Amino acid sequence: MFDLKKTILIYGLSLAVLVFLLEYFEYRYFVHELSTEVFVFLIAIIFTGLGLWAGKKLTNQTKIEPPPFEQNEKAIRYLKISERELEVLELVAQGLSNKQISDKLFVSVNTTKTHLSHLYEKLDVKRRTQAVEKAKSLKIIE
Amino acid sequence: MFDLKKTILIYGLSLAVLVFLLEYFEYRYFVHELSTEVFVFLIAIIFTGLGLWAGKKLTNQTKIEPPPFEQNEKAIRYLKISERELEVLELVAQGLSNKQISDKLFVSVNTTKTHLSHLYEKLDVKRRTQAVEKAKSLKIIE
DNA sequence: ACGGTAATCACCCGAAAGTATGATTTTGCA
DNA sequence: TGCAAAATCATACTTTCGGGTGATTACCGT
Repeated sequence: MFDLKKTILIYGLSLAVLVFLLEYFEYRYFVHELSTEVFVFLIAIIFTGLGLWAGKKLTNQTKIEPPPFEQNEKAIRYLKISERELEVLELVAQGLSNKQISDKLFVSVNTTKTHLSHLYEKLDVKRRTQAVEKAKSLKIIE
Repeated sequence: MFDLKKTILIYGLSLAVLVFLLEYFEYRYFVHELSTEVFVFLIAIIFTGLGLWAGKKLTNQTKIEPPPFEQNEKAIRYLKISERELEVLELVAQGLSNKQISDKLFVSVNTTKTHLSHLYEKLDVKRRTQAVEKAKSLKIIE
C-alpha cells in the first residue's frame, strides 16, 4: 500500500517528462528526420514498458508468504506451561514414547511422566494424543 | 503458461492494428485537426493501458489458493488401508481412547485394537501418536 | 462353489501410559 | 536472604495400549 503513492508519482513524473521532452524535440529534430510512423512506434514501446512496470508495481503486493508458524506465546503464558513441559510436549507430538523422550532430555521416565501430568492438567486433557491435538489447535506447537 | 502465447498474440495484433490505423488516419484526419501533442498523449494512454493489461495477464498466474485438504487417495490405496481402518485412524487423531472409539463405532475394544494393529503395520509405526503424525504427513487424514 | 479380503470378536500377556503422593534440588525474583 | 515456582526423582498402583494368535461371518469376484 505504501508503494502505491510512490508508483503513481513516478509514473506521473515519467509521463510528464516524456511529454515535455517529446514536445520539445518534436518540432526541432525528429519530425523532420524520423517518419511519424517510427515516432509513434517509439512512443508505443516506451509507454507499454511504463504500463508493464506500473502494473507490476501496482499488483505485486501479492507476495507469496509461506505461513510462518507463530507460536502462541500468550496461550503458553496463560496456561503457565513451563519451558521443560513445552519440550516434552514437542517430543510427544513427534510420536516419541516416554522412554525416548526421557533419553533425549537426559531425565528419568518419572520426570517425563510428571511433566506430562502437569501438561494434561494445564491443557485439560487426559491423554497424550489429545494433548497434541489441543496444543496444535492452540498453536502452542507446530 | 498456456495463456502466454495468447496474450502475446493479442498484444501483437492490437499493436499492429493500432499502428496500421494510426498510420492510415494520421495523414488524412487527425494531424490537421489535433495537435501532435494531443496525438502523442493518446498514444501514450492507449499503450499504457495495453502494457497494464499485458502485464496483468502475464503475471496473474499467481492465483491465491486456500489449500483445500485433498485426501491422498493414492496413498490410502497403495497402503491398502480399509474404510474401517480409516475411520479408526481419524478418531485416534482426535485423541480418543480405544474405548471411546469402540463406543462410537459400535464395536468391541478388541475390534478397534485389531484395526489399529493393521494400521500400525501398514503405516510402519509402533504407536498411535506416530500413526497420526505419519498419516497427516501423508495427507491420509487432516 | 471357491478363495481372498474385510470386519468382527476373544483371550492372553507384557509394555507403556497415566495417577497419586511425596521428597529434594535449582532457580529466579522480590 | 527467602520464598515460590520449576525441575528432578522415586515408589506404588491402575488403566490403556499393543502384539500375538485364532476364530467366525460376510461379501466380492472368478
